[in-house]
Amino acid sequence: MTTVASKTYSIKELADEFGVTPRTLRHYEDQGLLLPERQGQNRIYSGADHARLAWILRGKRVGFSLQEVGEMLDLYDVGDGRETQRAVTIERCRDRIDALEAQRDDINATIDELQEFCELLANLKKNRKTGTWVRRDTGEPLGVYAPRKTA
Amino acid sequence: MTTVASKTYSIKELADEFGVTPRTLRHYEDQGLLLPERQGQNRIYSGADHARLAWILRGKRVGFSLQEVGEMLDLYDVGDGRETQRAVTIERCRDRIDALEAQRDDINATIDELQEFCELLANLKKNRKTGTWVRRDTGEPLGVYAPRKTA
DNA sequence: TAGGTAGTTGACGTTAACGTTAACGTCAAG
DNA sequence: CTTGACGTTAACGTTAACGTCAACTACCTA
Repeated sequence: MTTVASKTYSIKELADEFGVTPRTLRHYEDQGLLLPERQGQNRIYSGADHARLAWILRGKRVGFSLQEVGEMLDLYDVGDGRETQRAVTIERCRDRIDALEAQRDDINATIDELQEFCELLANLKKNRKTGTWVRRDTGEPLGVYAPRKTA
Repeated sequence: MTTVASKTYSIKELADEFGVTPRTLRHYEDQGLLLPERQGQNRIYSGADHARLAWILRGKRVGFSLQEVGEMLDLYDVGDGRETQRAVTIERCRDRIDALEAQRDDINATIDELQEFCELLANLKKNRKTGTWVRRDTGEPLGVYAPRKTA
């Protein structure tokens, strides 16, 4: 039986691959989100760390704080495996899913509104007489939100 | 022709309705996101302000900074209406949409993963012999990400 | 006339998520 | 043997998005 030396990374390798700085990885470690092994002083990241980092960054992209990401990662820690603990984990997991679905709805709504506005803009033309902008189809004037007085 | 006195709000009314503090609304004003009228010293928010605030808060929920929200709101300002300006606006609008769609993909991926894990958890049972947790269906042991050493 | 409630403008405090700088160790290349 | 790229820790700096005073005004109301 040979030991499979699975891929490992230096701090810069991992940072570069994900487009972040080493400082960021150390920060995530301070926050308890990563815990790479050490070779003397040096951090040495495993494939699991690689996966965790992907999770963390995606969590950030969808708007979670590092703390929240940590809590989500903790969900995967069923270490002790007590029944009650497992039930709680399941519940919190479902809560997270609900929150994410709500957020997705927000995103969809925003997309829709931007899209609508985008089409309206593309459809716009200038009225020869008044010099104002009107819709090419209906001739309606433009008016979505009150423009900000650019004081 | 009668003037339609459309609905207006005091700072506290508007804040309460959206579950934020008056301070927050003043802050948004400082950042140029809102510009309510005044009755003497007092701010008086219009229906348009109400709509803008809804936009702002949804933008925040989907992870935009106030500055980004401001830029998006600016898109609706086609005041001068120059052709080039309009084209730029359309393009930036589309960029935003693309970014939002990418974010939605992230969210979906996260939801899927959580859901899968949630089901796995619900499906889990303890192995009588080893005392460890295994899947009720396949008998596979649990192992998603390396658990964090709770130092 | 003294409260109480709502508003105002500063201005300083706080938290999160890093950036930045300092001061130092390590190892391979020229 | 020194330069350069990489690593380390420790600690202070920065930005965003408000929170939290303080000090003041205005208007009811008991």
